[in-house]
This record gives sequence, C-alpha cells and structure tokens, in this order.
Amino acid sequence: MRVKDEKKRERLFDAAVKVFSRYGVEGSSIARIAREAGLSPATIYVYFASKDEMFEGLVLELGRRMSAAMLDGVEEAMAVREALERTWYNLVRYIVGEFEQYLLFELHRETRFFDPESYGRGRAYYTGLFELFRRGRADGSLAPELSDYALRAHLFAPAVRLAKHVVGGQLTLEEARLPDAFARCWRSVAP
Amino acid sequence: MRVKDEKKRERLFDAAVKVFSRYGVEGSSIARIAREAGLSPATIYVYFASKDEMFEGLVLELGRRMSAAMLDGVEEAMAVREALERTWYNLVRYIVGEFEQYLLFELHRETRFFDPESYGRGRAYYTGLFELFRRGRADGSLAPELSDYALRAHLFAPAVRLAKHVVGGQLTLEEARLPDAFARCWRSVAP
Amino acid sequence: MRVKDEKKRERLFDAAVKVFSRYGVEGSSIARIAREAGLSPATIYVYFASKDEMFEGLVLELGRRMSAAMLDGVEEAMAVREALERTWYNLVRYIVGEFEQYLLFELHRETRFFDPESYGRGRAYYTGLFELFRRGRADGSLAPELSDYALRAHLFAPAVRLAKHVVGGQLTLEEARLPDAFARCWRSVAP
Amino acid sequence: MRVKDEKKRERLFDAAVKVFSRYGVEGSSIARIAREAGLSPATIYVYFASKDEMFEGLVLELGRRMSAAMLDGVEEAMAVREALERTWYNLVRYIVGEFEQYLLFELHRETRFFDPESYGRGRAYYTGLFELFRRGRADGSLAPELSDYALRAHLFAPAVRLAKHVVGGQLTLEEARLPDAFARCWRSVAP
DNA sequence: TATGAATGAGCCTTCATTCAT
DNA sequence: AATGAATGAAGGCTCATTCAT
Repeated sequence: MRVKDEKKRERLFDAAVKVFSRYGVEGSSIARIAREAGLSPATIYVYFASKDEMFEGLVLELGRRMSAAMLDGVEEAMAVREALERTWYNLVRYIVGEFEQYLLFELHRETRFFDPESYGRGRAYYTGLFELFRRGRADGSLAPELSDYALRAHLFAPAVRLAKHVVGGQLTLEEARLPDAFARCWRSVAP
Repeated sequence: MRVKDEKKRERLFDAAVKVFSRYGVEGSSIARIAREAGLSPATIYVYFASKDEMFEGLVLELGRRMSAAMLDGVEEAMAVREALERTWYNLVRYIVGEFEQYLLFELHRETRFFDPESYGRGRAYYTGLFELFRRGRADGSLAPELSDYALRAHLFAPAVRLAKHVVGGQLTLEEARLPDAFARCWRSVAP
Repeated sequence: MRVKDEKKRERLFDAAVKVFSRYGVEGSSIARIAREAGLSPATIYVYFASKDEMFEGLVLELGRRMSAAMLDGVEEAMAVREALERTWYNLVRYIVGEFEQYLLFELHRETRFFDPESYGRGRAYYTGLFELFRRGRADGSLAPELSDYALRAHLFAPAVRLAKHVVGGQLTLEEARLPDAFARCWRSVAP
Repeated sequence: MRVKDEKKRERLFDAAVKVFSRYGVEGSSIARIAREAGLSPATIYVYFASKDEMFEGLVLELGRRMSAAMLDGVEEAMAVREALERTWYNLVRYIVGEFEQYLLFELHRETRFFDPESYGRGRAYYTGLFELFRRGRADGSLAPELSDYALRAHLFAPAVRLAKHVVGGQLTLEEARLPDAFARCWRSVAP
C-alpha cells in the first residue's frame, strides 16, 4: 500500500514537471498531467489540494534538488574558491542536465518576483552558498564590499546564461570551457 | 467612418505589457487586458488577429525598444570600453525603469528557447552590440577567444541580475554601485 | 446614383444567395456576404434593416423567380395537361439550373413549416398552378377528389427529387427521361 | 465513481433532435440543447466530443431508426407490391409520428448533398428498399427501365410530401386516404 | 450614401474541482 | 484510495449591429 502510494506520488511529480515545463503552469491542465502520470484527474486531488498547491510543492522540491545539486561534493574542509568552483560547475551541469526542471524553477521565481513571502522562502535554498560567501569575505578571498546578491550576480549569472546557451545549441560544453569561464567570474569578485 | 484612435492602440499596448508581465501569457485573459485598457474585449480584435499574434507583436516592439535603449548615446567614435560601459548602464536603467517590459521580453525568450526561427529573430536586436564585440576583439580590449555569447554572458548577465535585485528591493541603485560593478564585469572579459 | 444603387442591391442579392445557400443562414455572417458583394458590412444596413429581414426579402424574391420560371411559356389557351407538362419541365430545369436558389428557398419553407403566416405567404407562389388544377378538375383531366396539396404532391414531388438527383450526380438529365417521367406522374393524378 | 446515466443520454438525444430540427444546426446552441435536456452545457461534452460530432451521431442513429421503421413488418415471403405498400405506410406514419426526427435527418441530407462520402453512407439506409426494387423489376411488377433513384422518387416522394402536409395541418390523415394515394404512386411505377 | 471602428451578447469549448460510487 | 461523471466558471473569439465621420 505504502509503496504503491509513493510510486504514484513520484509518477505524479515527474509528470507534472514534464508537463508544466513544457506548457507553462496555466497552459497545463490537470487532465494532461493525469494522463501523463497514468492516473485519473480526480486521483490527483488525493495527493494535492489544488493545482496551485501542487505547483508550489513542486517548486519547493525543485529548489531542494537544485540546492543539493549545487552543493554536491562540497566539503567543509575545502578552500572557498575550490568549493565555489565546484558549485559553479555543478550548477552548469544541473541546468544542462535537468533543463526542464531548472526552467520551471526559474519561471516561478520570475513570476513571483514581487511576492516577499515567496522570495523569503527562496532564500533558504542559498544558505549553503551564502555561508561560503561569508567565509570568503572573512578570509580575504572575496571582495568584502560585495553583498550576497552582488556576489551571486557576478559569480553565477554568467554560469546560468552559458548553460542556457549550451542547452539552446548556441554553444557546446567545450566551447564554454568551464575552468576558464569560472576563472573569469572569479576574477570579477576578487577583492 | 470612425477613425482609429492612436491613443487607444497605445493604451492597449501598455495594458497588455502590464497584464502579460504580471500573469504570463496563458494566465492573462483578453478580458483582463481589455478591462485594463478600458476597452471592450471585442475591440482588441480590431487591432490584433489573436491573442498569440498580439503577444508576438508586443515582443517585437519591446525588442526594438530595448535595443534602442541600450545603444542610446553610443557613438561610432567612442572607445569600445566606453561604448560598452554606456550600453551596460543603459541596460540596467532600462530594466529598472521599464521592468514590466523587460520581464515580458525575457519571458518570451525563455519560453521560445528552442524555437530557432524565433531565436534568429531575437539575434537582430543585438547586432549593434555584437559589432562592438568585434571591434573590441580587434583592438585588443576584449579577450579574442570569447564568442559573442560568452561575452554577453560575462558582461551583461550580472547587470541583468543586479537590476532585478534593485527592482525586487533587495538592492538599491547606490548599493549596486554601477561603475564598480561594470568594472568587475569588464575585468572578466579582458584578454 | 440610382443606377449605382440598383447595381449594389443586385450584387448584394447575388452574394447573399450564394453565401446563404452555401453555409446556411446562421452559418453566414454579414461580413462574409459583404465581402462577397465587395461592400462594407455597414453598407448592408443601408439596404436591409437586419439579417433576418434580408433573408426574408431574399426568399420572397426567390419565390417570385421560381413561380415565374415554372409558369414560363404557359398560355391561357393551352390544355391543362400541356400547361402542367410545361410547368413540370420548367421546374426541373429551374432546380437544376439554379440549385442554390432552390435549396435556399426550400430550406426556408422547411424551417418555417409551422409558421402559418409564412406558410400563407408561400401559397401565393402557387396561385397560377392551383388555377390549372381547378381547370383540370373541371374539365375532367384530373381526379376531382384530389386537393391542391395532393395534386402537387403526386405531380411535382417526384420532379423535385429527380432534379435533385441530377444535381447530385446520381442521374443525368437523359436518364431522367423527362417526358416519360412526367407521363408517369400524370398517370398518378388521372381520374 | 459515478456511473453514466442512460436516462441522461436519452434526454440529451431527444433534446438535441428537438432543438436541431427547430433551429437548424448552426442556429442551435449547445447551451439551448443543454437547457432543454436539463443538463449543464459542459456535461454534453461527456457524451459527445463536439457539436458537429453530436450532430453526425444523431443523424446516424436517426437513419437507423427510420430505416428500421420503414421495413417494420416486411417479410421475405411478401409480394413486392405488398411489401412496398407496407413500407410506404410505414414511412408516412414515421414522418407524422416523429416529424422532428425526420426533418433533422432530411436537413442533414440536403445540406450534405454534394459530399459523396456522406451520400454513400446514406445509401446504406436504403439497401432493404433497393432489394425490393430489384425483386420487383425481376418479377415484372415494376417498370424495369426505372433506376433505384427514379423508383424512389416516383413512389416515395409524394408520400413524404403528403405526410408533411398532414403534419403542417393542411391535410388530415383521412383526407390523405393512404391506400388510394399509394395506389396512385404504384400506378406511376408500373411497367 | 458609405464605411471602418467599436461593442454587447453570445458561442463552443476547456478546465479545475466536486460528486457519487 | 481511486475514479469516471458532472458542472460552474471562465476563456478566446465571432458576429450582428451601431457609431461617428
């Protein structure tokens, strides 16, 4: 019984990500998601109270996944630069590998830009990252005058854009030459 | 016969940008846009053949505007760095000043990421910029191994993100300290 | 001025018959009729008060035309059989030659079957025919016990159906062998 | 789960026939049919994929019914004339008894006159009848030179028209004097 | 007179959600 | 728990008609 439920929930999750990211939230009908998951539309309401709640739950989960993906392999003992370089590569690979999920997540963030509650919840995903920033500022490897937001902008915004170009086919991963690209970003946040 | 009211067209444009950028394309109803513009829903169809065509027309116009805004004040005689710095500030100011328009434009680009025709049309907006890149590589002020896409990513992606944080209230324009921020971006694309 | 008006009215008439008979009354938009006639939709309202009135006017005119076509070449002096034979052929040729008009007329009659006022108006088209029936009953060439309706049914209903089959391509005019076909109908109304 | 209510389907069928036959296909709105059936408009789409499909489905069923009604009580052993006389009466009674259904069926046939596919499908309803024609030609009771279409025109077209006049109130069933009327039709197809 | 602009009303259809089994 | 049936609300769009020139 329990196993079956979990499987269904997972199937539902995957189907929702797939459909939402393909057609947008408003463009995706519960019926389509249900069909994709091999369920009846009514069954979805056993697991989620509403379409919006499903979407919110999805995004929450996506945030967790992305956050975890970025910090994968990062250890306490690493130097700040080494750790950030690792998250940088992780992010690029996550976007390239799970583009649908990433786009869905980003779409959500852009859409709710002005909603402070949602924004605050979003911050949680970056605590690990921000901790690295704190350490970097403390040990002199990062410019102390740059805020978390500024650091993230300088370090990671180019990564996101490069990754998107890889997905869009305008660049290949080799052309992106990750270490050099990271080095350039790093240069822009040095003290 | 009654004559087409130019004011009406403009009201419609503004209303559509506002509503589309707030709720997304699928999430925006013709009725809502009409209400926002103070028109009857049917009247919209005097100006646009369909909702999709309206959206496409809007985005085309927005692209023109953004492109023009970025190149405002840029002269042939300027040094590459000076010119790019100007476009950089222009972009930040455009995003901050016309955030709805920018968001709508970006929404379109993200959504049609994989549509090559749409992508090609999008490139047209950046020819002025890419010409500057060419000159910069030629005169040694830009790293010659960086492609147009890479240059844009390193130089402008942080600008976009910083501007968004200003709009979102996480940063003020002063905190963003534009010249320093630009200098950091510039550093990341130096040879 | 006058000439121009008449031409427009005629163009409008022809366009309306064409469009109505092709798409049905409800399926035909004023805009389409206007386009077909090379006019603006608004101009139609100079000539007709409403779509329904236009349709009614059309049907009236069509009734007149069909009535005149049926009686074409019929003379007072003719024997009843000769006269009816003539109207019989005339009817077949009218349906085959002006099928669109005929269908439109018939459609109207079927649709308003229960409307007595409309039905009464329709009777007017047949006064010439019914006069022939009266003479035929009087001179013994037609069965006196058959009412106008019955006579029309036995004599003309087969003609209509045969004509339709010619139009539909299931019969050619030769196969229909008009004189024999009429003779058979005639046989069925003999005393 | 809730189970499909067979009563509902029937109510829908009757309502659709009623409304379609009164206002035509284009003139009938889904909302009106739903109201007539005591359902929500959306419920109609549980039973039919679209308005057009509903109409086609209806007509198919109507054709089956009319066909069955005409051949009711006809036996292999009957003489051709006896069998045809029976179908003749059956047809008149069907039209008088189920006028709405008949009108709708006819409406469809007239409207799709030129569509061969639809026409072919329509022929299926008459195979039983045409088989009687074949036998009649073979045993010398019907004029051998008359095609199926011609026979049907001479025999049945008057029946249809008489029945319509009964429905319209211009004739009563007695006035129509069925046996005499049939005898007249029969006379017109004799060899 | 003639007409493009404008619109209220309505249409077909979809959809998120609830119901009943 | 699971689901097909049912539906109120809404959506995009069309259209007959009127307006204003």
